[in-house]
Amino acid sequence: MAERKARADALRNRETVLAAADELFARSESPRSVSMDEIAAAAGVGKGTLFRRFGDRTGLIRAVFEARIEPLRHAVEAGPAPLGPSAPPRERVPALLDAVLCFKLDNRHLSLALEEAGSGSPYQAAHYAWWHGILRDLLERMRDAADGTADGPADGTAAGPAPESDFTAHALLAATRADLVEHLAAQEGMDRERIRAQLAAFVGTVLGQG
Amino acid sequence: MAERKARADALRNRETVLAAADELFARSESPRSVSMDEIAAAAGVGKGTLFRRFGDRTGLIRAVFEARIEPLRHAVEAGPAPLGPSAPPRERVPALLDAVLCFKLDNRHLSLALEEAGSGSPYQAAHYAWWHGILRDLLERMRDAADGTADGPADGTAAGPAPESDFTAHALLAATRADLVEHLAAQEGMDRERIRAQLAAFVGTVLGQG
DNA sequence: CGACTATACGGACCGACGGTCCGCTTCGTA
DNA sequence: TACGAAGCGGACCGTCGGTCCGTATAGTCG
Repeated sequence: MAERKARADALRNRETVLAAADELFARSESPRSVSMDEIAAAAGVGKGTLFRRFGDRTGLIRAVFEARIEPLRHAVEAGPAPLGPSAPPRERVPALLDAVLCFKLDNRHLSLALEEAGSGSPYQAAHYAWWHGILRDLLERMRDAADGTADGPADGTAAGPAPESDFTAHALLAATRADLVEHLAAQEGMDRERIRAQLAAFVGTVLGQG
Repeated sequence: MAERKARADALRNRETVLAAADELFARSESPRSVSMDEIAAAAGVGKGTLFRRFGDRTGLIRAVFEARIEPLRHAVEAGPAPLGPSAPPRERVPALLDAVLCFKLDNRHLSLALEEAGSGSPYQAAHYAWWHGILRDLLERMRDAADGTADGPADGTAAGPAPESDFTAHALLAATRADLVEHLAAQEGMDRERIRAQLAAFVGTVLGQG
């Protein structure tokens, strides 16, 4: 089961490649314009090495992304309020969405690359399911808290996965999509704080009377 | 100025190609799997003809899309309520979003193809700006109506383009993105009416206390 | 310390795709 | 009927993601 310990040079190469790719995506106009050959050349390794370590282009992008988002992920899973699990939902949801937005603002091209990687849809990426799950649960808990025990269909305890929270979570995340963020920042020329304020206001409206 | 009249066979070919492309996109698993060669072959024309008529892949997809969406566009621009201009904003906004959603449900692969065409972002497509403009104006009118004349910054009449309505329009449209719709329908297995109901509820929440 | 093996490396190579080019055909007109 | 322009088709090209295999090296064992 335990993977045979990796060779030292392989590990070093892995890091080199991740750094080179990160750099290239950050510099590039569009993520599509960054080819695997370029990344290999920039990292000073052969193309075969890239595909051996990461499987395919999507795998490489995902790896770079994971490395970048790790701190945020940790803050959400085990950090303090308002991002961490200890925060009350009403306060945590806006904080999470703001964090997602800020991450995409700080890593525009990388986020763009990830969302258009794979078979075309960001909804297949594991990290999307993760965000969505957290958000959905929080919304669900808010809804439960809101209506004492009344309202819903006959079944008291949640047998179904509560369709409304599911969709709302998708819709809120859709408002932070990388290409939308890129459009607002680049085409409409909105600055960072303006975008954050707009998103916060929107989230407030949606949660207002959940 | 007037373009020299087009040749009859060229017109016929144009229609043949549009029909073939439409068909192929509808049948395909993913729009990426439909190549220009395939479309040319299916239409019984040479590849050169495709590029001559439509410029590039994006141009072709756009043309197919325009042909499909024309009726809806017309209904919005000159039709009766609730889609047409005569409908009051509070009623027209949900109707428009539902219409967009239904269109994407009925033309999933084509919509998908369009949104991932171009330089990667749907926000550069002309039709997006069109939808967004209509929506933003409606939201703006609702906001103006809501607060008598109070609230906002010093300037009475709208000098700036009202940032809040602009973002809200983007966010609402984001909830109808083709890949999200595809995900809900294909991965989560939601049926058409369920999706429509969810979107309607979400829109209701957002407009609820604009 | 030297030999041996699993692991990793690199870059030539491949098939597919979007897009171009140019000689040939066909339409529409005089 | 003859002629020029508009249109056509498919061979051709450059690029890209991905594969393959002969070579080099890290780590281990005697």
